[in-house]
Amino acid sequence: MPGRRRGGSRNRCGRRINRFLEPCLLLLLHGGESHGYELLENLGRFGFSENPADSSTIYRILRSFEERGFVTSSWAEGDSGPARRVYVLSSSGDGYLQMWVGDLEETDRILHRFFSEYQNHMELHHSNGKKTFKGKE
Amino acid sequence: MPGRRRGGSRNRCGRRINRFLEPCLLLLLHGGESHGYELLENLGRFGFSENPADSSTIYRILRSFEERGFVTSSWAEGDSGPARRVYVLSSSGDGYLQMWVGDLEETDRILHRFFSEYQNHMELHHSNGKKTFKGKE
DNA sequence: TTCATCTATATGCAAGCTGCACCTAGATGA
DNA sequence: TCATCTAGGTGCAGCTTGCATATAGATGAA
Repeated sequence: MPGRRRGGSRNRCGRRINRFLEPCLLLLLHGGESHGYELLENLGRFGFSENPADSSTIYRILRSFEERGFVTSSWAEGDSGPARRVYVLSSSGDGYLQMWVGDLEETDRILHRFFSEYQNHMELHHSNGKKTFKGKE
Repeated sequence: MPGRRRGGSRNRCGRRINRFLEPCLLLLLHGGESHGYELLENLGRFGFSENPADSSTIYRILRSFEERGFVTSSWAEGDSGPARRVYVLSSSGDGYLQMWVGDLEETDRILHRFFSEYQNHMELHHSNGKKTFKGKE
């Protein structure tokens, strides 16, 4: 299937949690100030090694963090290379991280509710002589 | 915050797994033929009671399932009310459900990898005399 | 010096998902 | 007759995301 067009969630059949990069970046920033390019590299910790994150998404999220008051930024010269925009998490951003953690825990509950329904269903399905289970009638 | 505009993921700070309704509908259909309106009601099992699913999304997904060969449909008269479009899962659709299950398991791993990073970080953070942990330097 | 490459940040665009508003229409009962 | 319920559907717009591309300083090799 060539010509994958553009945009969308072309990868796999649709995994991924909405805006999952946000909590990952917040957690990295909770560990200390950093800039976009460095954050991009450190995302590997969260399993973004295979299927890495797109840099444009990261830079956009960081700017939106700043607009919403979750971080402050300033330009800084590094030991080498071009100047970097360095981000520092604010206490408001810390609160936003806490919110995200609670949110992901809820996502986890939803996920496990699905697994539980799935396993429960499959057990009934198999103990009913295959393919005939309807759950009604 | 009034004037919530339209569209988007206005609820909470962004929970939700992309296209999560798909595996839920597939699992329900694996339990036997059904129609949109009935599926909508049965989604409560997956935690869609509070924050219920939108019917338009469901009908659209069902049509897309048919386009992709995961279900077949036919009109049927019920005991009461208007005619219904009844969907039956195909073996291809069953395979798609299996794919989704594997995919959600991967999502679960990613999620727990985050929780693990979070807890690990917070332990270090607290044992380092608060606010000074940088994870580097 | 020139040029490729790396580091670093950023914008434009289009595809895809989703919820809200709205529409159609048969069935049902007051 | 008319409101309401059941059932299915469309249009639209907001939002997220990945790809392509642009910019520009730093670095090192030819």
